[in-house]
Amino acid sequence: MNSDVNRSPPLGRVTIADVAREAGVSVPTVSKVVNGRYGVAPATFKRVTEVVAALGYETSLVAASLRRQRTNVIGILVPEFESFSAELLKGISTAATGTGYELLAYSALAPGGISAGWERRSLSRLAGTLIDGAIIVTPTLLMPTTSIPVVAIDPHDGPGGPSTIDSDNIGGARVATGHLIELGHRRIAHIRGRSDLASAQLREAGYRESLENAGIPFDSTLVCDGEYQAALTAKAARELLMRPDRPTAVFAANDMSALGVLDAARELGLRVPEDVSVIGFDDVPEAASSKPPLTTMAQPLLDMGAQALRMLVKLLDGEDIPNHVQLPAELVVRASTGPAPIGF
Amino acid sequence: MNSDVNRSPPLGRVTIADVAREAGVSVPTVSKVVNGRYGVAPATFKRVTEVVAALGYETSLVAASLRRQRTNVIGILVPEFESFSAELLKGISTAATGTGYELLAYSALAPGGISAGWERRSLSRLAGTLIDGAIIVTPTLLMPTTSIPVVAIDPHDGPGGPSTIDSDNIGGARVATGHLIELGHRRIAHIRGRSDLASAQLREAGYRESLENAGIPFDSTLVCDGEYQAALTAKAARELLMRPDRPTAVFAANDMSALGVLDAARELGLRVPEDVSVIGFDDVPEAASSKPPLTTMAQPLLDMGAQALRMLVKLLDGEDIPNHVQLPAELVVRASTGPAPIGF
DNA sequence: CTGTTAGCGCGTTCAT
DNA sequence: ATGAACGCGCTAACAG
Repeated sequence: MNSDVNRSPPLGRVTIADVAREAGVSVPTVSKVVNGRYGVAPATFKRVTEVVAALGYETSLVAASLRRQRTNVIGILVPEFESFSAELLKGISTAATGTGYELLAYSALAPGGISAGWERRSLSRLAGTLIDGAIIVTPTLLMPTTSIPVVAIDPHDGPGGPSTIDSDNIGGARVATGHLIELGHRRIAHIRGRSDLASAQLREAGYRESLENAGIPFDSTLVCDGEYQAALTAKAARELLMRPDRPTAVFAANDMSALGVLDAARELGLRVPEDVSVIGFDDVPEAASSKPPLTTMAQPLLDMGAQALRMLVKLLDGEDIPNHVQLPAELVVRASTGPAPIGF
Repeated sequence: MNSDVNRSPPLGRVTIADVAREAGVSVPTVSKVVNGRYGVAPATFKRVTEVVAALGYETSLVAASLRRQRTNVIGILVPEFESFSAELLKGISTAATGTGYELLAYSALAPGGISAGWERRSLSRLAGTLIDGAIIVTPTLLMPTTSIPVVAIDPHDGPGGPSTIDSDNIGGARVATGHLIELGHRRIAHIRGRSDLASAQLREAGYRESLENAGIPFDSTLVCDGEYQAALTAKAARELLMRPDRPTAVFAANDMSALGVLDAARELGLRVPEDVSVIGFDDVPEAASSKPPLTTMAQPLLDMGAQALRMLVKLLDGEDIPNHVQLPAELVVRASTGPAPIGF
């Protein structure tokens, strides 16, 4: 079935065949010109180049990647685009300019929330053909072997997987809790993060250690789950703050949950930090513009993204990279923490 | 899983052929099972499903998209991932959850900065096969016809193109300039944005109108180019602020350039807002955490992204959508603007 | 119900 | 220097 009838040029996408026909040469010749290969007469080269420009032709990533082994595209796999991954993306983008790699950020956005194994499915869908390597943000699965080079940011952890980047979660949590203790707080609650992430477990561990070091007995009723999300946290925090023996301070596992605590406090008419102190983790941009501005443990998110990209590029170049890179977390004191109220 | 005795996956990616071989069926049968089509015997279905799970197979987006007409993937084309596009991305992501569409954000990251026509090339690379529709951020080209549905955010403008979304740039600029005038400023400089974008031109127009309405003569020496970038702006602003007859206020075309002005002022030992007032545009997250926090015209970036996505989905469903949607820009007064210094 | 055939758009040997 | 033939992984149409 030769349905290759001449169609008017700009109806659909311009394919390599359109260029070939227009330039009066064969398809492979166009391919050679486009890919800068030798073996094309200067005159032909010029004519084809002109037609390419005139028609605005660009090789289809899909078709090319299917045939070729290398695409020069780096994939960034995220569960969704929110503040945390967006910051990483900025850092990645900055570090990627000039490397010759293109960036493809992908989110499968499962309807019923983030489903287990999303990273494996996403990787399978893109790897091998579309992307040369991937940066995976908050993977929850152990992926001992992957078909392409991978660097993970803030992963579930575990040995034998890809190289990982995170910040000093346990140390940061100690500092955060210590900050509250120094302010005189004794009843300090903790909103836990996503249980499938090492960062959440380490932050809880740091919280408990810090309590213990200060001789404050651990009270399990002061710990609840926020899953790193503002809405979920607000609900849990409301109950916590309505108790007669409510905590005077809350260490939220990340900024989004800290913002949730702020919401809950506002609803209940509690003043921050006069009635309750709140500290978060991440230093996402929103932390600076909340009311009051959030005291938090800053993770160098831009740096983490940039380093991840550099590591992945090295990996793609066949160089060795460290198995694990940890960046520091720093206390940023804003206005959501203050001295413990007297009488508590 | 039951049998973790995975026979080592064929080195690379697991393909449909691997599954077929392992399950003892033909490739199309696997395809049918994977895509949930009818016409497969229960026993076969079960066996294939098991092999798929054991091998961790997932259909390649690339191969499937090449053959299929619809991929259920929406592309978001950006020149680079920075604060502005990142905010839009968050809004898009939120609006996309539950729609059944996956998100693919793409940045070609041209080495020598953003090159003209990037959006056309990017679209050509992805459209037709990989993505069903696209949201293009700050396109500078007129694209009267595209092969797939497109919605543009903050475009170069021009009739006949795709549906566009922006905020009230000219009105916002009037308000911004008016804010400075009300504070008593008369020598007000303007840092222009990217000349290839309508938003930049409209903001300059609003600035000039506002000046004229207040009876302040336009002084072309008070206008310089910042290209929406902090570094470029800082350089230009330094010269501006070193002049003996320096302006007492600066309206920067966006927040990034406003931050550049802040940098320049700091370098020169000028206090903001005591010596110079600075106002930006966008209300990017960074604006709230600068020193001093930036007064700016807030664009509803999350909303703009969300609306763009909803419009694109309607377009993909064959519904009609407005040709142009404009959202309001609102003055957010922080700490970078104050009364004009006396004696100027 | 299952397997066979035929491409999708492109890049790559080989022949000319 | 150029073109014909083939294959990448997958799926739509049909044949069996």
